[in-house]
Amino acid sequence: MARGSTRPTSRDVAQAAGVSQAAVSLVLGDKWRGRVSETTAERVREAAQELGYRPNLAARNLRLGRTRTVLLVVPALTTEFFAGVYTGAARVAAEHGFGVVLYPSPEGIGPARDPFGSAAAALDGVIASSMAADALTAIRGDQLPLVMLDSDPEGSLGAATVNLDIKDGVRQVAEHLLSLGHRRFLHLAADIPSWTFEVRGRELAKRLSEVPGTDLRTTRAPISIEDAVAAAGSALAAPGPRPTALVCDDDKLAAGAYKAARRLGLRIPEDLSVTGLDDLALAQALDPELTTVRLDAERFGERGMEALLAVLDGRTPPVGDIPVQLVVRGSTAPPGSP
Amino acid sequence: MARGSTRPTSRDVAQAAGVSQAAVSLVLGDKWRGRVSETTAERVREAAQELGYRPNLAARNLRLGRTRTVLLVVPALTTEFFAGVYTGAARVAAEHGFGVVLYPSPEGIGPARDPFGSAAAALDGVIASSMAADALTAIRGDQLPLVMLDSDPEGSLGAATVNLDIKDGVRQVAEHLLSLGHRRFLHLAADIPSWTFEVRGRELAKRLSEVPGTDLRTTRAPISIEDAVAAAGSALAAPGPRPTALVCDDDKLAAGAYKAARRLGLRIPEDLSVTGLDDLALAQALDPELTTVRLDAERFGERGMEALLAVLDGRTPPVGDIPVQLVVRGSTAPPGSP
DNA sequence: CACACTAGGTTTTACGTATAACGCCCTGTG
DNA sequence: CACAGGGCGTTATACGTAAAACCTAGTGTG
Repeated sequence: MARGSTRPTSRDVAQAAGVSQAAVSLVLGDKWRGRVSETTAERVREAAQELGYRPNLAARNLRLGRTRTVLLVVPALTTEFFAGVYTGAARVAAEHGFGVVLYPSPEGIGPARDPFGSAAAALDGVIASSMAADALTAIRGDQLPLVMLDSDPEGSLGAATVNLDIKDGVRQVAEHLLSLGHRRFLHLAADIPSWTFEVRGRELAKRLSEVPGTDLRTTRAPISIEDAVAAAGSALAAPGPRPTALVCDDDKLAAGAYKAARRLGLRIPEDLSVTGLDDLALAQALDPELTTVRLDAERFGERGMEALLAVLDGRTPPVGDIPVQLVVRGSTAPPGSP
Repeated sequence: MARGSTRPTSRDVAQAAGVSQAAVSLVLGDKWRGRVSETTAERVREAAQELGYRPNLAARNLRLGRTRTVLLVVPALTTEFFAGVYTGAARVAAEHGFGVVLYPSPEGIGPARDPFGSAAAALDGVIASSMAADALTAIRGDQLPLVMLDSDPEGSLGAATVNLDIKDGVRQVAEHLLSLGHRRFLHLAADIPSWTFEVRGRELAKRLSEVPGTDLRTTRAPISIEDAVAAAGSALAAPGPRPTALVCDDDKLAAGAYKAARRLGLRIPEDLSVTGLDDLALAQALDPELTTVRLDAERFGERGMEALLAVLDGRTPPVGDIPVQLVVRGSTAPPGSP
């Protein structure tokens, strides 16, 4: 809102072009064929250009009863992963004339602010990561069309879900390590109450339980490098035979594990194989480079947006998980290498 | 928009409570003291609760002519740095009843979409990083109140600016390395046309030019680990005496430099001291841990929002750069250590 | 007792847009 | 020539809210 001079409205444009406000709306809304002559339309467009006219979105949204804006609720902004999700979602949205607004579930921003309070934008729908736990209750309150990312397909109360094939990723990791000969595993689990992490633990345990002679221990840490160092450090220093393979729920945890291993004088991969999950840029910055599971974040975001558009249209959202792929790098080797 | 049954309006609440719509607006807007009796007010609140009433934001925004929403334009989402900026800005905003919407300057999202197109939220103001170059032209177009982050105070056309004291950070780095005895420097510069990076190069060159016998070379790379590996690799392998200190514009570039150094068989810090700038989590994940300059991203965001609120109020924004601090870790040592 | 004043509301209006409903003139046709 | 119909617009209305202007009964005051 510029001080003093208020922004031009469609009425101002109409006056400048010598037509009615309705004509302006028709021309600028591209609905004028057969209703307004080409010359008049051109005059309107020129006047709009001249005045620097921008439609008032609040008025348009009120009139149309929809905003063509959706909210993407993410657990935090610190990961490339959700940056990718946003990028994919925004691309698909743009193709359909929609915009995407980000809502990072606040860690310390305020007292459990809800995304739909007076301050947030008016919305047509929501895409939410199941990790953004604190925002979820607020979301349930409004009955906006909702798509959940990485959420339990069973327990999501009818909301459409879009998932990465995390189970398959974990299976690929397990298969890789088993085939290298590992039998003693440590699982460095993310200490976040979210389906996508619970699945990792369950699936790993399930697969390993099928192989006789395997041992699996678990330790938990919040997803931060520091916490991971502490958790991995004490778990690796625990009495009993040391694990030869460390499966981390996430690349950041793996980075912490590297540090913990260094402090204990353990070499990677000779003394300890480590795997991650995400394939962040970080994975290739580590030494040795991290064997991890690549998640196609952009595809994930695209599918989420496609699902939401389907819901908004009253169509059935597409089904099927998004494939993931193991990327083998230098952090894994047979146990007891030289 | 729930299918079938439309959302309750203030009129529905009024009817349920047996009062007029105006009374509902007064009560829920907290402007009823001396206008509505306590008992009636309570009845209204109950009815609103009962019906699950949520004010229509589009209508409110239209009526009030403002949205209490500001846009934060960031260059990308992949860094913790801007996550911190957002967090700080959102906290201050929330204290004043404002919301913050993120606009990541699109890399591949669409054909130069502008943040103010039909799809974006209606806005009261904008905070923009000078790094988000592609979005800046669009921003100039609208005459929304604007605060620039990390931008040239001279050339910003009267828009308020809020800056980190990057110059001082670079000086601290230079002082640290000089006092360790380094004289041959390589500057790994971010290949981004932004004031905040230009300043780094200028200030480093300026300080070193004051010390006789110093040598400074520069190589450029986009801020990605891979590009940094290539740039640092070829610069370090160039003929002539090898630099003993590598000053990186950014922690990510430093991570790439680590990799390049490893490939060349250079030890850090014995053969090469490396510094970064940002103090990302990455800095402590590297081995050895990275000497870098800590930027207080949250404080930066807070100050940006405070400045914008001042502008919106017609007040003068606060001045003064935000201090930064060198954090010395294991990646720097005197040249030619054992 | 005339009058102002207050408490406790209600009626009305405006915000800027999109669009349904309504002209009006001109031309072609039976 | 009456009249249908297309071309080119205009007028009127509604979206949901906030708040200004208005109303009415009761109370205190001179």
